Amino acid sequence: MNWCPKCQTVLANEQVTEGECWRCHSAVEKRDLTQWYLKITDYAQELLDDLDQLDGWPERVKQMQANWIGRSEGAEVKFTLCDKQGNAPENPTEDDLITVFTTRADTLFGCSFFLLAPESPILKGLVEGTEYEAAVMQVVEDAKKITAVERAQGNKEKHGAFTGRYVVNPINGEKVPVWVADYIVADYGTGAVMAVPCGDQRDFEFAKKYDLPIIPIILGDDDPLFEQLKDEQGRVVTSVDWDSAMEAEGRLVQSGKYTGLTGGKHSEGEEAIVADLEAAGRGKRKVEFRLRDWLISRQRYWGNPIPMIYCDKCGLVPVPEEDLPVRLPEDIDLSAGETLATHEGFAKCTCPKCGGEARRETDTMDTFTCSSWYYLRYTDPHNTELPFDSAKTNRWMPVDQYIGGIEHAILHLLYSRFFTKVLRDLGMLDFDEPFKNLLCQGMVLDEHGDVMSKSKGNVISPEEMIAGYGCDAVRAYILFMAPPDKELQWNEDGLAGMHKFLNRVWRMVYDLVGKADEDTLYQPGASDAEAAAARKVLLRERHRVAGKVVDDFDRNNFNTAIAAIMELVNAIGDYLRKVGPEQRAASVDEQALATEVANVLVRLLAPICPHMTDELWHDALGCEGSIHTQEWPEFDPEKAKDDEVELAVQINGKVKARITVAADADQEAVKAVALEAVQDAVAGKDLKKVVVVPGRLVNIVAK
RNA sequence: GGGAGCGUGGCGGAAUCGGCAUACGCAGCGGACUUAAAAUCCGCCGCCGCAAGGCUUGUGGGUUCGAAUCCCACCGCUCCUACCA
Repeated sequence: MNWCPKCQTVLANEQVTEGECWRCHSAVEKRDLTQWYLKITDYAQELLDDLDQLDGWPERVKQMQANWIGRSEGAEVKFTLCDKQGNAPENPTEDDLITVFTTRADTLFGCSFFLLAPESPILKGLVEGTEYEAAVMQVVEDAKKITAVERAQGNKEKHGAFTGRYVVNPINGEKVPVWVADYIVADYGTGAVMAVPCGDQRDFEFAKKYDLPIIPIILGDDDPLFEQLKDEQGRVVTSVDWDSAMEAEGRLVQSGKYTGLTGGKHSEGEEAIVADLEAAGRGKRKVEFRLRDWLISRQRYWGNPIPMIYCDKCGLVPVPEEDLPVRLPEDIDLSAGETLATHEGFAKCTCPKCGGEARRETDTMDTFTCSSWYYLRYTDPHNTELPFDSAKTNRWMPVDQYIGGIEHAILHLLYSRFFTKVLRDLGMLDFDEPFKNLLCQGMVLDEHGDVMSKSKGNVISPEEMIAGYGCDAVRAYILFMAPPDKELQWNEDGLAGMHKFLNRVWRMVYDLVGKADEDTLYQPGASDAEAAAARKVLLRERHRVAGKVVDDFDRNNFNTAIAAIMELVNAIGDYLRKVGPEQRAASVDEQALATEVANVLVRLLAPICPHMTDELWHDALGCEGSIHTQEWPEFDPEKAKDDEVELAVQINGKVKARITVAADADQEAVKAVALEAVQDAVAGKDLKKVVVVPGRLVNIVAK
C-alpha cells in the first residue's frame, strides 16, 4: 500500500502524485497491510471505451483518463523454472511455469535474463537456504527504503541480484538466469519480466551494470544501430542507438524460423510467435491495464464506516441490510487520541450470524466514495427509505453541465464514472455516464505565478474588493479577464475600470427610459443626419450583440460576451449623445427604441451582474418579478446586418485599399469597384485572377 | 523517459469553417468641463519612418489566390504521467 506518514493513512494510487500525498504532500511510503478495495479494474475497458461518448468533455481530460487506464495489448508467455541444480523438469506442471507479460513477443529471441520484482511472492522460496539468499534479500530490503519521491526525482539507479535459479525460454529452449531487480513493478502484469537488453533501455542499463549478455536480435548481428565488441560467443553489445532502435519496429525478425517477418508491436513476427506459443500451451493473447483496483480503506475517523464485521467463529460477515447505515459514534474524543478502533462502543458488536461477540471494521472509506455519487441524491433529496428513487434520478440525470477543477481529471471524475456504471449494472440507473458536459475552470495564480491556495496562504480576499467595488463588478471582472478554462494570473488593475463601466450602464439605463436626473450624457450639437446614423447603428447593435451574447454563453465564452455588451454600451452612448432627452421625450418611436434597448441590455447583463440588474429591472424599467426568471432577449439576425459592407481590396494577398459596397451587390459589380479602387497599382500588370469573398474581401492576383 | 497543450502590442486578451491581425478592456498620451481636484465626456494609442511607404502573430521552411489558423523542422514555456515490460 501507499502509506502517508503525516495523515497516518493509506492512499489510492490516484492520490499519490510524484510520490507525494495529494493532500499534505508528504513523501509516501510502502507498507504491507490488508485493506478493502473496489474492483474498478473490471470496468477498465468500458471506462476507456465510453470516453468516446463524452463529446462535451475537454480532450485533455479524456486523454489523461485514457493514459491513466493505460491499455496495452500483448501476450502472456510461460517460462519453465529449473530446479536448484539448474535442470529443467521433463514434464513441467503449472507450478513449474512462471508467466510474464510482454507487448513484444517478437523479441523473445533477445531474452538473455529474467527478472522478478522485489515484492514477488515466489522470490523467497527460490533462494531460501541458498548462498544467494542474503544478496537477494538485501535488494528486497533496499527497495522498500527508496521512496517514490526519490524515484520521481530521477534517481533511477537500478539494483538487482542473481537468485541462483534459471528459467527456460519457450521459444528457443535457452536457459537464462533469474534475477531480482528493483525496477520491476510488482503489481503490473505478473511482476515478472523477460529481459531483452537490446530492445529495452532499462534492461540494457541493467545488463551493462551486472555484466549480463546482450543479444542483438531485432536487426541481426551486423546492424549499425549496435556498436559491437563480440566476446567468444559473439554476443556483447556496448551501446545502442536508442532513438533509431525505437523507430526500428517495422524491421525484420532475424531469428529462427521467423526470419524475414516484420517485427514490432502487432507485427507479423509477433503474431506468428504468439500463435506458436499458444499452440504449444506456453502463451496466449493478453490485454493489460495500468489501472489498479481502488483502495478505499482509510485510517481516519471521518468517512463512511465500512460495513463489515469480524467474527472469530464465522469469519468476515457483512452488516445486514436492515442494520444499515452504520453510523459514526459522536461521543469520541479525537483530541485525546481516541480512534474508532479504541472506541469500544463502536468497535464491539455482535455477530449477525451467530450472535456471538465480534468486532467491526474500524477503517472508514475514502472520501472519494461519497463524492462519487452525491449528485444522485440531489434528484431525490427527501427520500427516507432509499438513497434515491431510480425513476426520479433517471429522469433528471445525467448532469447537463458539470464544473470542476482540472485536479479532479483522474480522481473524482474517474471514480464517478465507475460508480455510475456499477449502479447501472445493479439496475439502479439507466445511463452510462454521469456528466454530459464538463468545464474545467483554470486555476487562479498569484503575482508570482503560483497557484493560490489556502495552504500556501497566498489567496486574495474578495471581501476587500467587494467592499470597494461591489460584488457585481468583481464578478464581471473575473469573467472578463480570461476564458474560464484558462488559468488566470490575478491582477486587480482592471477592476476599477469594470466598476466604471457598470456605473455607466446604470446611468445609461435611467437615461434611456427617461428617468435621468441631471446627469444625462446628451451633448447638444449633433445634426439630424448624425442622429439618424447613431440610431441606425444602435438598432443593429441591439440585434447583433444579443445574438452574440447568447452564442458566447453556449460556448462558455463569458469574456467575449462581456466585450460584446461593452460594444452595445458604446453604441448606446453615441445614441444618447446625439439624440437628446427632449427629442426622445417628444417621439413615441424614439421612446420605444430606447426602452427596448435598455431592457435588452439589462437582460444580457443579468447573469454576469445579478444584483444591479435586478434593481434596474424593477426601479428603472418598472418590470415585475425577478429578472433571473426571464428568457434571453430575442433577436433578428436580419436586423443585425448592415445594408452596406466595407471590403478590403488586396493585391496578391496584401491590403491596398478599402471599398464600401451594398451588402447585396453581385460579384461582378464588386469586382469592378475593386479594380477601379486600385487601378494605379495594377496598371500595366497582367491580371491572373480575381477572388471575391462576399462580405469579406477581394483579392486581385497580378504580375 | 512517455503523453497533451500553448507561444498574438507595454499588459489581460479577440479573431467561431483558411478570408481586412490586434475586437473589448487595462495602462499610457493629448484635450473638454472645473478656481482646482474628483467624477464624467471626447480623441490618439502594434513596430520602423518627417513623410511616402514598409514591416508584424516565437524562428525557419512548405501548401494556398490568401495562413495567427493547415503541414514539416527548430527554439521557448506550461500541464499531466512516470522504471507499466
